[in-house]
Amino acid sequence: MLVNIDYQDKRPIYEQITEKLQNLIVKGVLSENEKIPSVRNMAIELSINANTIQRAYQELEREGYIYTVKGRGNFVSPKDDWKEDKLRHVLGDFTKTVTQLKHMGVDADTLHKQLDEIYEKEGDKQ
Amino acid sequence: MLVNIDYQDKRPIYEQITEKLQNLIVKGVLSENEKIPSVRNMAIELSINANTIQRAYQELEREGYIYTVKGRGNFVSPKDDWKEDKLRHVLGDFTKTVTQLKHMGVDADTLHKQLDEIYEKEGDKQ
DNA sequence: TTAAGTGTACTAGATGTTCTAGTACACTTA
DNA sequence: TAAGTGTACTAGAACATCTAGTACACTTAA
Repeated sequence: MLVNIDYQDKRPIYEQITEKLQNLIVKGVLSENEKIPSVRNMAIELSINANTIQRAYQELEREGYIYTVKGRGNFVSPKDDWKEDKLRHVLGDFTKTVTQLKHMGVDADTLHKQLDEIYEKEGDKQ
Repeated sequence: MLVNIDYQDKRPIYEQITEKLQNLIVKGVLSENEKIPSVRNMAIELSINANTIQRAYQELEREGYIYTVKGRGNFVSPKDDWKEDKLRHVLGDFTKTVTQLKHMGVDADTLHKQLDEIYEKEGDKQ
């Protein structure tokens, strides 16, 4: 099972699928030009409607994470197509979060240490 | 105007109001035990329905940011009531973001520098 | 006591989003 | 040609959001 749906999650299903596939692509679990399941197969696998899968795939294509070939299927885009955008986005999140922590009176050293702790954990790198 | 609504924003209005008031409280713009506008006044000020304001205030009370006195109004809670929860939440965001950046191959030094840059900016501290 | 201002709790309805269900068509591959 | 694929529709159910209006209990000040 490539992805799974959390029905406790209040977000729409297509959004969950989009996010989870995006993560798999960013982390390299899905390789460049690798074929992802067809809308029909994925729909059967997750026991949901094919239109919902299609919407998730449309979103992923719009964001540049996959490309579509009519009659053949959907494939993971080369990194160059999405890496820059994604990086800018996540770095924006980083700045926003750190700023908020600063406003709450958290010391810079505390965050430096926390940051190092995360990077020292080898194993889930890349 | 204490808060303003962005109709381009796809999130619900009550959620925008909740978030903006939360920020004002966390940053100390609104002091402990300070009275915030009544549901009716805020509704008139923003030209929206009073029920929508009420929902935002209910959410803020549930999260501990304000407390309600029937017949008198809504007031900002003492810091102790929400600070710990908020801190844990934002630190969780920090960890999640840094982990994602690590997965994308961003160097730890890059983030250390970025972090220092944010903290070096004096002016919007506390 | 009264009036104004306050939070709260309803009902009803409009609107938009999400999701399902079903159908149809064009394309690619074996 | 047949199977598998993406794509584009329509229709409707279910739900969340927001508005509109009403009503009631409470607090405060005149």
